[in-house]
Amino acid sequence: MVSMKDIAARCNVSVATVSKALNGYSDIGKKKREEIQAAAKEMGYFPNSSARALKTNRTYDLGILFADNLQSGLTHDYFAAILDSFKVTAEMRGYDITFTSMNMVANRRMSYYEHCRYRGLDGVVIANIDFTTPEVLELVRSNLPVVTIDYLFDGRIAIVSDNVKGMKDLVDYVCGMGHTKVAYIHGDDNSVTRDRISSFHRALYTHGITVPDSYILKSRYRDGDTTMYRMQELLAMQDRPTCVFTPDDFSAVGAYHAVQEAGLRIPEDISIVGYDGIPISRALFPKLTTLMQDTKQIGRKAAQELIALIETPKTTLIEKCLIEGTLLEGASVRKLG
Amino acid sequence: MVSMKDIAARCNVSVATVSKALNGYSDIGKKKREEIQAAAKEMGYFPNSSARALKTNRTYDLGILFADNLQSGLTHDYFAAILDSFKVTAEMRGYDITFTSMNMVANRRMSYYEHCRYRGLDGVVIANIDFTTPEVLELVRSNLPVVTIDYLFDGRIAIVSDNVKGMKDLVDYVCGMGHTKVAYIHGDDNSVTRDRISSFHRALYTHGITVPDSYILKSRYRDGDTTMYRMQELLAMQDRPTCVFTPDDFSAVGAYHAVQEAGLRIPEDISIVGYDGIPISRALFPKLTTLMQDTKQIGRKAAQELIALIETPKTTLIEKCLIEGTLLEGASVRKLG
DNA sequence: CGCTTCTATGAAAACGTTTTCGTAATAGCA
DNA sequence: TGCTATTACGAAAACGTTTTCATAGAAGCG
Repeated sequence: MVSMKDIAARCNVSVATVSKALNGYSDIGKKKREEIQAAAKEMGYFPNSSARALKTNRTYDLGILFADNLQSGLTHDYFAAILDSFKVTAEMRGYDITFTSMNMVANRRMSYYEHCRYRGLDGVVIANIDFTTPEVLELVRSNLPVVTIDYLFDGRIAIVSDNVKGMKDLVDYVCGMGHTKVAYIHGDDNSVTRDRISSFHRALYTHGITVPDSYILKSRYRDGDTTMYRMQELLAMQDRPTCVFTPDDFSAVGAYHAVQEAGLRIPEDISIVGYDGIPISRALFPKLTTLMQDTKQIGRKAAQELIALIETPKTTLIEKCLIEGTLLEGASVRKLG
Repeated sequence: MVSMKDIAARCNVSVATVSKALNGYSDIGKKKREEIQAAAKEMGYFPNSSARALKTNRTYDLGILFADNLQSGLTHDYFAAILDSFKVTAEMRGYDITFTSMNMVANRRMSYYEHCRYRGLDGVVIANIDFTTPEVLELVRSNLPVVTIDYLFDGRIAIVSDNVKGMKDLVDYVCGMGHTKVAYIHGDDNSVTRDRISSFHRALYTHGITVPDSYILKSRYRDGDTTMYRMQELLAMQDRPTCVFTPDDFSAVGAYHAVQEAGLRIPEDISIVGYDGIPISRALFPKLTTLMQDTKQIGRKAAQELIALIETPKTTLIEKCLIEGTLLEGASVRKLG
């Protein structure tokens, strides 16, 4: 590999001069600078990020911490879309992206934090993971620039999808269609779920509706089977709801199954809404009415904030950035009355 | 950050000794080695990958080259699943994963190859991209270890899903269900598509069936709308097929739409098969009969081969690794006769 | 005991940069 | 012309490792 030393030799200058010329310092004469740049291009020179990182303590490499168990991280439509957007933005700003894992190095398992230090990552974004594990806490409490997605830590920037507003929009829509008997099969207990549940209750309350406890059922995110069972329980009730909220679009498929297997129709016999607005919601029959989270914006904002934190820490506000979604109307909610 | 120098000072030894002790060299006394290791742990020492890479020319970092336009790479279920599996395997072997893009560095756009050199990547896997662009060719012709997925280059290891066998299995199944009038709406022209089309014809031929040209239509992968239009054309034919092959599971959704909007039923009025075996195929009503590609195996094999190429180049065969899929039976193909 | 052979350790160079500081040459100015 | 200020460049140290080679001392051996 051709290094600055080679260019220096070829141009009869010092490596220092080459470095400055290539990095556009002002104290190199125009003529010499251009000569050096031409030589660099001609010789196929390319900088070495390791050497540069060693000297500057900056890698221009960002870590992404996703659940690293199969079938959870990359194949999760919502987070995959966020990651995609994050990647696009980061790359435009000149940053690369490396997965942060708990790899082996030097014969022992690294923690996430150690891994970030090892690779000299400039910052890390955390998403879709159990935020309460010691390893995640270690990372969050470290002095590394961190941005979290859909989870709040004190003193850390968080990008969160506005679940309160989203759920309110969904409820408003459903109530607007005349529904008063509304059930919610919700996902695993976490802050996102809690936001959605409270917003669900509050929004219905403003429409003068109180939901009986029996209408609130627990399933799990992206778990079609469990959601199907919960749906079957709802269908079996003597006073069954006219509209059912599901944890997310993917598990809504389970609800669809339950309805169809019971010989009923959507939305004629029962209405269903989802959450996420991922492609599968457009593929279902009838199309699912759902709330589309703005994954593009979430990913972009996460990258922007993280880079701001790295490049201009003094002027970067530590705050929670709420990203609103939009209602995606399908044909899964019947107009009543 | 605590470095080897600090440990050396603390233990009254040289950095060389520390390095050897920590890397398990045999020429350091047991007592001293343990003392140094203990000190390292106590002081919170962690190696610096940049310094190590600078010295050894090895980064233990693998590049993945995916289509970097939004909505194509990470959000593509098939490739996301492969990537997920690749990542798991690579991490178990101690490698990290970095996206290879055409970032800006030193005020100019890097090619993929330059990017790999810049980061000192040990190898790179290429998938889901236009393999004919100059930038990809530059990378493939370089001396970097490369593994491609679903595409063949001379002198390079390729992991390819067995589309010939897969399509044959699908055809055999469909013929076994008594179908003789079979159409194929296929995807964009590339080697995968060509394999599938020839295998489609050949397999039908062995069942004594020749397919009229009018039954072969061109759509695009993951394009539900175009596939829907093609399906409508097929439905409008006076002598229409009894079974239709679609480009992939995702675009099959378009075919489902066309059928339903025509007031017809699947599979009673027309049968449909997909390709991929991604989650959406299980969500459709009726469940889609499709061929599930073994993404887990493809990703794992890609990582294994790439690492073998890096670590033991002499003994690694350059070959095409065919990975078979399995037929996933749904209820979208009607039993005839 | 004198010789060789290990064993355990360290000195130093090297990897490819960046950056500070010093200095020679030139320019500006009275 | 003599002075200072500016410009243009280079020497050298440093970043944190790895690795080669040298060497002091211990051990083996007759």
